[in-house]
Amino acid sequence: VGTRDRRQRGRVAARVDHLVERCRQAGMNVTPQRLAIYRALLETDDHPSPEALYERVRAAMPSLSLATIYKTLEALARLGLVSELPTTGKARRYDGNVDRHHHLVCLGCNRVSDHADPALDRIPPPSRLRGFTAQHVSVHIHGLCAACAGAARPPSPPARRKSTWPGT
Amino acid sequence: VGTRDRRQRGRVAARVDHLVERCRQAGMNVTPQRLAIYRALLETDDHPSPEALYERVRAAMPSLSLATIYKTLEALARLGLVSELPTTGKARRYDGNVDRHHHLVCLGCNRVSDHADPALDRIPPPSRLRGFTAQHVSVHIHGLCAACAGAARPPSPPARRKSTWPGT
DNA sequence: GTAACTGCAAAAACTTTGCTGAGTT
DNA sequence: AACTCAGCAAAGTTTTTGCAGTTAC
Repeated sequence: VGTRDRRQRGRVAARVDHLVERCRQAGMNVTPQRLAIYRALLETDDHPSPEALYERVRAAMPSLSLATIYKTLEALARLGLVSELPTTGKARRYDGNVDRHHHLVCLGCNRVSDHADPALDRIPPPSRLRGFTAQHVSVHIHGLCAACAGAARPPSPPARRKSTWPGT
Repeated sequence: VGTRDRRQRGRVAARVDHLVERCRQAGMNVTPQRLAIYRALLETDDHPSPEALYERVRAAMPSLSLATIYKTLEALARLGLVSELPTTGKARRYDGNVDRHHHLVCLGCNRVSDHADPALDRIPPPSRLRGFTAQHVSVHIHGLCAACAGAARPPSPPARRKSTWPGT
């Protein structure tokens, strides 16, 4: 077991503890479903759709229902533990990481991946926003991922996919 | 009629001419529906969902069908004349303005408005993106719009609205 | 014990598709 | 005249809702 895994495990555990605490504060029950769903979201780097998350968590908890995924994600988002990504296309995508917040958006396949970048973190929220109160800034970088850039141009068919997504 | 309106009309006309040209190039027919839908999108500042656009255009063209809206928006997007905004929530939102590309995202009501900001335009696309080819950068500023900031905290009910949106 | 929650099934909301008659070039 | 397209209706996908039994506290 490497150092990195150990660190990852600690991070997940800490966040799960935090979830427990926030649930208690909010008068919400701590259920196995909530723990499993949150943990699954923390353990992955991609940004699963509700459907994709359902498939994953269901592997370990076969009785889980899709409706619970929806309800849970909404609850977690309300607690501020999870964020719903702005996406193009029809399915929602969730991110368990509330800190890092820049994204690489591939125009070829529509996938979104996280991008940590201290330089971008330093962009100051603009003032003079006509009444809008800025809280936090996130940068979207649009372009082509390695796979799509490699593929032929005209840019590979804009990925009108069905159902579950392969990756991020 | 003010100077500003005159300018606006000129801009719309120029873009509509451009649409005609691009349609011809692409072997696509120039239909009244396409003109009306594109014009409606250019004439508004909000980012209408297909449904909202349908309501608006239908006022002048009652025979219009919602399926045509979907097909037309997809066609316009393919021509690069219109862009689909990354949104949170379930309905798509379109923007007839392909240039300006920063957004104010209200965490209270989920509305997204355009934000022109030369300072943000100057942010250089980062290099070192592990194979990702950056084409263009857009900044999302998350916070509270004037209405939601005014309303009580805990931040006004996360706006799980039905159907058509009032504004941007 | 009580309040909150899950799973289910049905419904609602949103989007796509195939077809036919009509419009554009 | 050939080709493309709009409108329609039906189907497909994603999300929400109501409820009955179960679980967390």
